[in-house]
Amino acid sequence: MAEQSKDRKGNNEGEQQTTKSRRRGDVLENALLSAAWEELRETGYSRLTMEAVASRAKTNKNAVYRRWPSKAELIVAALKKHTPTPSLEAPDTGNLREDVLTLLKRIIKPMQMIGAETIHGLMVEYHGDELHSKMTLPPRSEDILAIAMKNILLNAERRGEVKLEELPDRVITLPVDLIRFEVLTTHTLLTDEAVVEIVDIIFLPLVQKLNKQG
Amino acid sequence: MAEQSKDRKGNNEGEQQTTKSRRRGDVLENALLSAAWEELRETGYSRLTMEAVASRAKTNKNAVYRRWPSKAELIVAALKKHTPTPSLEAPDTGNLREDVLTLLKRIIKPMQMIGAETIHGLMVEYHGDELHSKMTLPPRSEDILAIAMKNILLNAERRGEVKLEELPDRVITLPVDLIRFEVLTTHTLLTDEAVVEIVDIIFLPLVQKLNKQG
DNA sequence: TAAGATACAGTACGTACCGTACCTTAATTA
DNA sequence: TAATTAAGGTACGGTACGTACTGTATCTTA
Repeated sequence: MAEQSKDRKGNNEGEQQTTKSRRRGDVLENALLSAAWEELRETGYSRLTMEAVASRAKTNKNAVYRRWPSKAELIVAALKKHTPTPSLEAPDTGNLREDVLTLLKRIIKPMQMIGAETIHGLMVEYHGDELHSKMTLPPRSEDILAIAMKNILLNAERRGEVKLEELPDRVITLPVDLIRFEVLTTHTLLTDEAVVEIVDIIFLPLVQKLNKQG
Repeated sequence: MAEQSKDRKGNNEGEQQTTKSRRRGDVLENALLSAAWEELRETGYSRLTMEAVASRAKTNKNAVYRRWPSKAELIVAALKKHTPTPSLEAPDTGNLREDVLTLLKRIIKPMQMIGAETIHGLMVEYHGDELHSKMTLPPRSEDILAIAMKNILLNAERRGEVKLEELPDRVITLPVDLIRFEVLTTHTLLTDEAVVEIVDIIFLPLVQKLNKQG
């Protein structure tokens, strides 16, 4: 984002803006992203307007369009800045169940913060664009969450808990896919209990079954 | 939809409209729904406008707004009219695998016809409204596809293929949920092979496993 | 069959938001 | 200090929304 901010003093230290001076560069950019984030939380994606974001940031649309060409890209930038990026390192607690639960619980938080409406809205706006592939899931083999799951399973295999070659990609991504589905289609919050259910009554039994029969 | 058409001659017989007379009631309504359907296919949900629908139906927005208060409700009505409603009767081929495959293949077609962009668009527009629950999935126990799956499994239980009480709702809806997820997140078409995969490497192994351990 | 009600066709309007263009001026850089 | 950059401010043309108001074809009913 913000290709313009290449060579600029990152003067972010002036938190309290007493002088009525003109904000520039990163300061203004952060103000815009914060405004976008707040607008998103208060009015939701579909009702959020570029004008409202600009005016909340006490500037005008130019400052927004100079940086992001569309609402979708603005919001993606705001999400990157204002939602935690969970670590996708394999937890390695020495136990497959715990490892998977740990990963899933980690990734739930940012998903909840973003929310279904925003995800749906982004999917719609990207449709038809060349940007479409940025929102649509990549092939399972390239999906970063699939890779994280695979790393966990590699550790489990090292411990003799699973035989990885018996597990099709579809099974490996199953817990993650179910959580994504749940976030997209349920209006109630995704609880830790639901995550435990997915692992205990679907993923682990399936992994055990495939290990035996393989 | 169309609360106004309570007591009216359903004069749908005049297919070929030679007289330049004024269309009314169901004739006009069908013309509007067809126009909406065609616009949807040609321009997609997000770019479809009420004005374009009206003008394609050779009338004006009033005729549209008189019947459907929003684009979302218009489109839902158009989908009801122009996509097949698959039978949700349990197939009962005498074999669990075939029954499930038959059901899933049946429900795929209308999902494909509707398409991900429209579903996402509808989800966005319904958000915040009281209509939200119409688009969001109901609790598993009330989901019509879950009930269809349950009927299939009841037949299988009668044949001794499964023990239904061992199967949590989450498992029963699993194939259907995965298909819904696939339609929502994949841009490529959902193939019959993917359906077979879901059944053969996820659902059936899981059902077998839960039967044994239960 | 005439009177009355209905709802379609046509038009126009105010509003909202889009994305862009232009100008002035503050801040940064050379 | 001069030149350059990017901010703030404003205004514009364009699209689509949703509503209101006209006149009239059609249906209903008495």
